[in-house]
Amino acid sequence: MSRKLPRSFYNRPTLDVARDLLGKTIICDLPQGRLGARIVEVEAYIGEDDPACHAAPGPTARNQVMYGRPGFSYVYFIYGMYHCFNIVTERRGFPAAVLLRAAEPVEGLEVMRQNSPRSRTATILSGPGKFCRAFGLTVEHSEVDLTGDVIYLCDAPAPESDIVITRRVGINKGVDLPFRFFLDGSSAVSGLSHLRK
DNA sequence: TGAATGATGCGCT
DNA sequence: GCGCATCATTCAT
Repeated sequence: MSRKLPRSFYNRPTLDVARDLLGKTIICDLPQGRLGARIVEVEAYIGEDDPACHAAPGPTARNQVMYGRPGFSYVYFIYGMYHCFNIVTERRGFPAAVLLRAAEPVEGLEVMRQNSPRSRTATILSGPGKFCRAFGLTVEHSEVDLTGDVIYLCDAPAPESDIVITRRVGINKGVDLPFRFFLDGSSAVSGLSHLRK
């Protein structure tokens, strides 16, 4: 097994963390089973000055995790039926996080299929809501220490030449910021076709 | 291949 | 009450 990412990995500028998360493996040891996936698409949300960031209104009950220590999960409920999984970055007191948007199944595909019976394998993790659904992640998995043993990330290489940067998907504010990163060539990448490359 | 739409609950003004 | 870091389905080209 490769090395678990330490706190110092997350305690860096969010754009650096986002880019470096590509190719890494996320592992969830849940009651349902052990699930693993290779991250292929992420988005950065950085500070109160980023209009699309949940911290834009300042500290609230909902976004307080983002103000906490780096290397913790931030999971929220959206559109009445989906969840989104984020990784908190940067020093305590500065609210920022990276949204996991898409991944490729590595381990526990049977469980993922049970959770997402209508999805095809190639695209079962291709979207932030689909990733959480297939992994069974909910707000109960928010504020989990990602340097622990339940949800954590492992080091893995990603070809630098495959990294593509675009605008973020599915937002109406801060649309011009180039804060989305994905691995070219992965069929799991989500998003509209004109932002695929 | 792409645009439009409904589902559905919660946080915040 | 409005809008939302979504997705699957429907309908049009």
